[in-house]
Amino acid sequence: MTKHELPKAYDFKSTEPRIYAMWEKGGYFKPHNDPNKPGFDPTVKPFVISIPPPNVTGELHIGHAMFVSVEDLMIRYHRMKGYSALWVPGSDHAGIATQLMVERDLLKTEEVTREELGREEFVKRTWEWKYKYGNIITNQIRRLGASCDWDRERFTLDEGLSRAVREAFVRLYEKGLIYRGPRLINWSPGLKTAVSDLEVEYNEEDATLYYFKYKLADSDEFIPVATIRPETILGDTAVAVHPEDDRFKKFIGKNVIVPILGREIPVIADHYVSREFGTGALKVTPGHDPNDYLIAQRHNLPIISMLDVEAKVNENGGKYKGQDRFDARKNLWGDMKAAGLVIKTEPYHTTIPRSQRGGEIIEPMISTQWFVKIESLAKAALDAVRDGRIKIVPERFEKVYFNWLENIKDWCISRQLWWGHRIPVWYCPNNHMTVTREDPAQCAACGSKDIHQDEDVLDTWFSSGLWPFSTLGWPDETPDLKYFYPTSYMETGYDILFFWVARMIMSGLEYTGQAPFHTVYLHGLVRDEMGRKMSKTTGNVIDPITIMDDLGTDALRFTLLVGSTPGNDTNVGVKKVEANRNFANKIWNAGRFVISAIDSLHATRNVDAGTQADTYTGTHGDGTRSTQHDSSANWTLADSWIWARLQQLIRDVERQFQNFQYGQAGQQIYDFIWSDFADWYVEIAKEQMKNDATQLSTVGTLARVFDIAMRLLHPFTPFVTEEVWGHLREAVGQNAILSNLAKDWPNALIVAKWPEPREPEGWEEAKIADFELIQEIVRSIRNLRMEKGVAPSKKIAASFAGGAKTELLKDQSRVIASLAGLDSSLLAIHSSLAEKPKDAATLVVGSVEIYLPLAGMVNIAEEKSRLEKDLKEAESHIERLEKLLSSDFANKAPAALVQKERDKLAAYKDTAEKIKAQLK
RNA sequence: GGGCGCUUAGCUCAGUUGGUUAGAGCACUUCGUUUACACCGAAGGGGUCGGGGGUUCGAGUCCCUCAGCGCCCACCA
Repeated sequence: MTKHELPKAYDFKSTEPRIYAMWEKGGYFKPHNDPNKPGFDPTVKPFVISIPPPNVTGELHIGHAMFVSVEDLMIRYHRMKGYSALWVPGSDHAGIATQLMVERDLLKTEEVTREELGREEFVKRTWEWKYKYGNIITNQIRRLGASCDWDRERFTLDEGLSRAVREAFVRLYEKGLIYRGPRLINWSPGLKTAVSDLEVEYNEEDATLYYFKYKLADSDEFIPVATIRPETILGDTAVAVHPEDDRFKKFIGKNVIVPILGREIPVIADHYVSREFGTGALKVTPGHDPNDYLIAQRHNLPIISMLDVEAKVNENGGKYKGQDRFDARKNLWGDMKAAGLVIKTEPYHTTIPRSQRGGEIIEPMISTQWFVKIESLAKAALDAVRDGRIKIVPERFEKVYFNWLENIKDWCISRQLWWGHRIPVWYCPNNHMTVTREDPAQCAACGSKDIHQDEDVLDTWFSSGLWPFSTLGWPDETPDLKYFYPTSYMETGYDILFFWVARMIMSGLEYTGQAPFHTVYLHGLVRDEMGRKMSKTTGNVIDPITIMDDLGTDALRFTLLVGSTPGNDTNVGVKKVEANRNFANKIWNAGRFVISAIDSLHATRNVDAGTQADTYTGTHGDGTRSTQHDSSANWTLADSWIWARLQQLIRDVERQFQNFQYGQAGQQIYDFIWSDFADWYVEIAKEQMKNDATQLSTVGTLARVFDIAMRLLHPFTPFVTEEVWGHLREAVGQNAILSNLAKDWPNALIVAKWPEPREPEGWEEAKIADFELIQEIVRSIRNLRMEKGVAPSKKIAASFAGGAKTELLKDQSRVIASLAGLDSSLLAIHSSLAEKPKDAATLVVGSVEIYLPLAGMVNIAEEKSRLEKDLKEAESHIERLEKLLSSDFANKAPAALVQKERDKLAAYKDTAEKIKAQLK
């Protein structure tokens, strides 16, 4: 028989890669019920999560660690529960981000621009980049313990997914839900592409408000106008005033002269203009302002674009042509000043639109782009959440979701980029458009062979919107799609609720007729320990890789999972992770103790064979009990208590999981393992194991409770639990007496059965209450010893006396005695009833009196004042409870609750009486 | 301008249908190196749950209101 020698400290560094390789090699990440394999059972329930695909060129940050932790927990839990669990991994081509990265790299290493390289070559280089670096992020996700089915890994630009994108586009086009045309869109001059409304961020910034004169064409009068962007004067096509504004009424219908350019434009009346705001008159630049664009449509004004794709002034800007927008602003203003058209400038605080990507100021521009008519899609997506087909956790985000979809505008899906899904539209010289699923050889309308494809690519989110079903084979009716779709949970950060989640819902409903998932779980953002957003410039980034190197993956995962609440941001500091590294070590050592207990059991029994039952049949492998607690005469109070607590824990954890309260669940498991199991049960077990009568049941209980605790904890901290459980399994399996216990245990914890909650058995509550009394007694004895400064090594006898509860102590005297022997803060305790010894300190806990002969240390006066203090406390409780029980509480509160308070009152009264007797 | 969140121990945070004397980690004080663990154990100190009002037998929890902080959405030059 091999003894199990395990190192004192948990070595996560060597364990984690080994365990992950074992899982992957063992095929545990694959759904156990696979529709592509023989023996498939369609009645087995699947549980499916599509990973939020990280950017293929990205590197792991704490946000990834967060979603991987949560999703892996969800997957592992359902896998253990018997679902055919599938977590589909993959990555996103991330159009703009990737293109920028490759562009920057090319410029640095080869000093060549993307334009110089040409489209075809650039795309080729980007693919090379993808092959070279694309697995960095997925390997980092592996390090987090992600139990994804890597054989099903997908990439948004894969052939299959590209086909899905194409199918989706063509379908929408055929339904008339996609159109192309010139519209005012958000233009990013640096990236030289259109971006969607969502990709524009509005920041409060300091700016300047420029006041100037719009001179009348036929008089010397002028209309004062203010603007933040004077250069847009070059594109003005009207000046608008409020129709009832007495100051400007007289000018309506007349013309004013555009400064410097000298064009004449009309003065129009529109209710949009606010009389109170600014000068009360508004310059109208329909080509570069969304409001002005609407005004222009109402008044049939011409629309002038005065900027090119790089936001330089174009030919419509007269002498300013070729100047950058900000240079033009300065120069034009200077010229206007010289011409006496300037009134004043003043500092102004306003919202400036900036590109989410590049950070530069977005310019509204007229441009021909592709759009999705969103109204019908949005309506369907709204309904799916309204009628409960999709539930959002936490619920408050449903309101946010509704609000966004109710006010949504058509989605600009074309981007002037090279890296992405090219728009599947071909043009011929006759201006026909051919939109087909397969690349056409000729124009569908006129047959012209002289066709060329649209230069633009699709918004990245167009393809990621298809992710839940495109990754399963859509548009083909694959076995995967049939079985695994719709998926189960969509877990992601609330920051991409609109970008991604809403679009997946719209797409899923539109293309598959089904909601792509039934639950949306949103986690919060991870911030630093001071609640600040992590950013490279602030230097407060917590790198998950470093954390995993230093403290282990389990510690990181547990930190992210516990102490955070759905939808709320969470602050993470290294201190917290350290605490959880300690927890991993605690688990390891508790496991070591259990294993050594098992090994020692074997050794002892061999010597003493025959005097005891030599097999242990206390339980089934999944933690269900085959024998009644009470029939096992050898069970001590502590055994019963820890078992009852465990059952309680299983019930609580199950409830928390159903309510998505993962943090709470984790916290409770932590408390159980550390406080109940390690601090109390293990310490008691040490003593119980010395006794032949209790050794077997104690070791059995240690093994069973620890086994189940590891199962509960596994979704949180998969590595350490897998590792230590593996050792446990081996130890139990090799043990002649206990091996029966592990006969149903699988080869790895990852696929072990989840402990199912059972209805509380009648005895549980009472045993817990009894043990809590013992704990209280022990604590007060320890407390007294501390107070008296009794050396921890000094053993003292104790006697107990008291009322009905004393029976408990009599029965469980061995528990007390056991504590006495080994606990440094406790002492030898004789549990026999006794008269109060001379020169003893007295404690009253509940109805129990405890005498501690502390010869020489007991000071009568001190003793008296301590007892008086205790009495005072008891009396204050009595007063409070009597008041409570004489109030309406007694009539209106639930009977059980009232009874509980009555019991408490009785106990305090008893305590008070006992103390009074002592004081006499 | 709308909407949402947060405000609980020195710090970072839990606290799910309202129900004991409000919890954890870290930090702090005292004691301890007992053969699972010093990445440890024991005993402590520390909170009028942001302010005010209300509903209720009972409020950290529900309602109203005020204040501070943060976030999201929104076309006021």
